[in-house]
Amino acid sequence: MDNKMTSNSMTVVHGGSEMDALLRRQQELVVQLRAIILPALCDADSRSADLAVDLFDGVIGCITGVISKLQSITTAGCEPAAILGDVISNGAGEGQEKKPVIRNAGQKRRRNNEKRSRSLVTIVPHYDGHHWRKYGQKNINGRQHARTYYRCAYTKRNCSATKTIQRQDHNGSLNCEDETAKYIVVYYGHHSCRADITRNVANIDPSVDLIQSGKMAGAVTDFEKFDQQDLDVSSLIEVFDNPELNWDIIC
DNA sequence: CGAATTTGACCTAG
DNA sequence: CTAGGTCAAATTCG
Repeated sequence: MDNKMTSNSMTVVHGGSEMDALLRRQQELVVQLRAIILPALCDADSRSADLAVDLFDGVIGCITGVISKLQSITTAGCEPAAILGDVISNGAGEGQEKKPVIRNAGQKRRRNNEKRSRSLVTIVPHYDGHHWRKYGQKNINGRQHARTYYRCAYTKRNCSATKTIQRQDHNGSLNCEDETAKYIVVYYGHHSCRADITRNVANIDPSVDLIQSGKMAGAVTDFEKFDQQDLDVSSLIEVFDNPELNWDIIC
């Protein structure tokens, strides 16, 4: 009886981690597909670009949700989910049933996790269809790389979306990390600016609004300085086509 | 010269 | 008290 239970949970765990790997691969591919498509769309039709951002966000959100569910299943069975803990999560996931946070409006405070929308791992952390402005950088305990804090550049439009980018630590002493560096991007809040952008985009230089120039990459700090040329499709395809390059599972 | 980034100080949750 | 998130003055960039 116990054996049956054990083998069942093992099946769940193993299947779960495989599925998780596939889902994350899928998520990463979608992210990168977005990075390819959005710049092109911005040139051609910014309304479509805006819609595409929505759609991509939706797809990524769905994948994240599934990963999260999967994670909770595997957590029940074994530990591996803990490995994912700080990598992939969403607002409902992560088992963060902490006490409700009492807040004083308008004051600086630690971010409320309930605001977290989703996180993902990508090698193109800046190309997500939004214009971000860096507002801080912090060395995080036990991390090899500083975490950088961005908020939507359209704060004047009451957009409160923020994100953090943390370059993933490199365990061990492998080199060649620069080309395959991954970043953990965590998004908080929602873009309330998008409607405005859509409405006004015809009057605004698209290079200001969406991905378009190196500037869109916004605050590029210790990350590679992405230029438009750097995001050239062929090089991204190279990345896709190289199975050994970067698609190893985080855990 | 205006916009964006850097960076140290400040604030708060735990 | 510590760690993480934000502010804001100073600096850099286009």
